[in-house]
Amino acid sequence: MNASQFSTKQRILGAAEVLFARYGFAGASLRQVTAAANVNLAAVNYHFGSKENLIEEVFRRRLDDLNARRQAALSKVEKRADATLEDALDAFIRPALQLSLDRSGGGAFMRVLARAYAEHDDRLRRFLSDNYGHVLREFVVVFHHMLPHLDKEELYWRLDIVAGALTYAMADFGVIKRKSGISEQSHRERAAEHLVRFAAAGLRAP
Amino acid sequence: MNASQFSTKQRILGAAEVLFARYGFAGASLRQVTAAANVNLAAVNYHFGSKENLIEEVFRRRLDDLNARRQAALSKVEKRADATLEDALDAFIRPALQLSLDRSGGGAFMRVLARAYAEHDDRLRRFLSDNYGHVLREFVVVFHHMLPHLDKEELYWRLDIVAGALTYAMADFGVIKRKSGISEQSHRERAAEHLVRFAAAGLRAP
DNA sequence: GTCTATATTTGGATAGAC
DNA sequence: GTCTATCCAAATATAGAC
Repeated sequence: MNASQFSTKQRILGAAEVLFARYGFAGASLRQVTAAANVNLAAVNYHFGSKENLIEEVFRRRLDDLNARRQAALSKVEKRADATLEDALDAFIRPALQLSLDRSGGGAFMRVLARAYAEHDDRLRRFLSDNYGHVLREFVVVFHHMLPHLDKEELYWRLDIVAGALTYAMADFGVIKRKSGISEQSHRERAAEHLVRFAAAGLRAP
Repeated sequence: MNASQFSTKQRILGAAEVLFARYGFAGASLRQVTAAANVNLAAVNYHFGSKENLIEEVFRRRLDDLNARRQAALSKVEKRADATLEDALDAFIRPALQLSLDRSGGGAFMRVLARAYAEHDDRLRRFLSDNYGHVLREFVVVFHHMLPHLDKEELYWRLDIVAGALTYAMADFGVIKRKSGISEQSHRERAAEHLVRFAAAGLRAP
């Protein structure tokens, strides 16, 4: 039986994403996941082999896309001679925003990503570094050109702060209570706008 | 039998803090905790009643102190007419830094705190808001005086970003690889210095 | 307060029929 | 590919002796 237009594999990935966001990797059981996906318990091991592999696939599905979008946005910035610092920040932040606004689970994924940072698990970190590392280094080169007053170590520190604030904002950690009249979408859009302004000022500081 | 100078209760709290930081609330079992604390498995339920209560006590032990230090630091800032924005930020950030440098588990606690943000659990959030809320509002008043060009909503957004970056930095989420020659202590101290500079610039932005 | 022993539940994983 | 049934390990919690 099949209660949706999506394949068993996709339904498992979607349900896992939501439940990992809500309860964490250890806190969400495969029984919860398969029940939410409306598939049989044994399907996880059949399609993914283990819970660990399922977790990695949840990341891969989104990160491939996020990386591609960031890289494309950065390429445009690199080709424009008059690009501003805000443009470069936007190339980094907007793809994450778009992903978080994806109707089918993007918001949940940003919370999963934040959990991955909290897990100091080496295997996960290596996996993320393999996926993120390359693109991040390209961003560093561009920021380095735009901020010649910062040496490399100083620049790394500040970009790390930006990444932290971005993760925090997109994962909705904050205490800012979303007003009842405002949708989650526009709430995140505002967060991104504030973040670009704030980060630009922080990066330009002497 | 007692392998340490601390009481059973204190040993459980210390071990729980370290293991919750490393494996999360769901990921660390009471068996791991009691083994690390060198106490009997049944001791947790005897002293705390349940795992949930143990988690809250782990927070309470540190947050009472953190709040008191922040409040004291802020009072000093309020009494000085020439206090700068950096001073106010320092009153917020330095107590967290000091806590994270506490030899007996402070670093682990900052990671536990970061995990609490990742858990969107309502009970935990209410608990943290009860402990943090009051002091945070006092900080908002002071920042509001120092940054009259920001309206209240704008100020809230920016302080939320600062809190996010602080949590992220103190919990060691970042990709910045601590150089082998540098101790965890001076690594965190640098993180705090960078953060104060960055946040001051971000808050002053138009 | 601390221990052993155990009740009870829940978890990940698999075997084997269909 | 999907199902039922089940194995086995690990979890929280408690009962009752000391």
